[in-house]
Amino acid sequence: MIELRTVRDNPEAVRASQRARGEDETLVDGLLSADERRRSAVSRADTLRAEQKQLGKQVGQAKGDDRAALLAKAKELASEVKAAEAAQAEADAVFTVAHKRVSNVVEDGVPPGGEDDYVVLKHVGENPTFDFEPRDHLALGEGLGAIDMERGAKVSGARFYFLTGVGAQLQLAMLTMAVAQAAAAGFTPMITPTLVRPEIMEGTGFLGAHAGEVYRLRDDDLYLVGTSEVPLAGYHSDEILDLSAGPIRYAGWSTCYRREAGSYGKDTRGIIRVHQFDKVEMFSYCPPEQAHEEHLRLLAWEEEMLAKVELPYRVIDVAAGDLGSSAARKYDCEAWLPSQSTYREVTSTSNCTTFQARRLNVRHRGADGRPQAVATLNGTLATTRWMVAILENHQQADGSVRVPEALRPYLGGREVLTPVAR
RNA sequence: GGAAGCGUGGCAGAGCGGCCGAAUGCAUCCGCCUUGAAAGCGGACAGGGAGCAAUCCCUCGGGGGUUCGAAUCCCCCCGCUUCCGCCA
Repeated sequence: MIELRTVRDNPEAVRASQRARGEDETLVDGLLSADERRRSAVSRADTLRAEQKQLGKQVGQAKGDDRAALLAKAKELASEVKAAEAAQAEADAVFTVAHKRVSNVVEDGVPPGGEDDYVVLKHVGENPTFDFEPRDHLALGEGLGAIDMERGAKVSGARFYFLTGVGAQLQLAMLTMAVAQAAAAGFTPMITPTLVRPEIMEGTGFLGAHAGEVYRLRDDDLYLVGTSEVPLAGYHSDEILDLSAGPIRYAGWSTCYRREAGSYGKDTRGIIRVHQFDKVEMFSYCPPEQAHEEHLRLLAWEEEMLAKVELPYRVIDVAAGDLGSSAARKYDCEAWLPSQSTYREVTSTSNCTTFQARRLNVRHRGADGRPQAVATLNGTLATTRWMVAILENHQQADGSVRVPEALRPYLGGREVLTPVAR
């Protein structure tokens, strides 16, 4: 939820943000009028409740006829209070709906427009050239005995896979390296639940426009998370944090589940787009005034990981219309995929400012000592999809794959992965 | 899965229908005292909302109910503890 004060003080800025996202700017006016109605309903109910309290005390002390008279009066007042409270509850509900419909206010400088209107901030590394016909990650993975899509489909259906042998080891190595980097940078490593309660999923904003992406277990009223951002954001819900020593940072390792509804026919080959994958995610709780610089730090840590696995990539500044409702700004790193001659997202870091924290009620004490919403930020450190880029960019003519140096210690020193006879 | 008990402020813990947003202790903070500290003494000390302020309203795990009035009685849910059963 966005900060109400911003909407009251500067509705035009919120409208402009809504326009940049391509969302309905009149939602802002709806929110303002719902806010006004709610406030007047609250104050009416407050006044009546105060009267009722006074009267109640008198009833408690009175005797005999006085008491009977007061009781009659109190009964009357009680029904008025009830009515006022019902009105307040309704105004509250209307207000909350209106509040949740307004997306986060985008940061200054976010490119306007939709999915294709991103701005490329920089390119890093050289795209490899091959003096042979490069294979795609699946051909390579099958050759190495690393990926088994067929049996994935047999056991679980389309977009499921087994990582086998060196494939399983490669993923473990990569994610372990990610956790090691994060821990060295001061993150607390976390292995999180992957099933969460509705209010946590709600609070992180994943039940909005993207609700169809989320697996739900109806029998148990739980959701499967699409990222450990969800449990990590919920971790401190309803808490007041001490951020006086700087941001609180977690590196969450979890399996992630996505329904991939509406992506029929897209990326059907290999493990680029799958229903289940593993990911190490950075998550930061930070004072709002430090969120911008924290965001840049998260991006830097992502780039550090990409450098370790020696991938060529570019960084894009995602356009307003492609941000998701929680994010005020989002940077994606996209690695080069030789098989597709294009860049594909391998990391994504969002600054959610106080949007998520308001829903989840995560606060810290500000300069004045009063609790205020914190900012939350997240960013990818490594995912299963990274293996696609690693295999393809480091492939050699014989179908073997060179292991980036930084990764070797996590693979028992192996320098190259070689095809297996099948 | 069955049974019993419990959930109150940072912590411990009283309160069991009105005088309770809540005793007391510990912790914390601010003064005094002290060369400094401890001890001692005095004071402050839950969160949210409205208001310039005085002050007012809401919150005793969450939701609903009974009542003129609920931390206190009833129902549902969540969580914790213990015992029994079952099982990786």
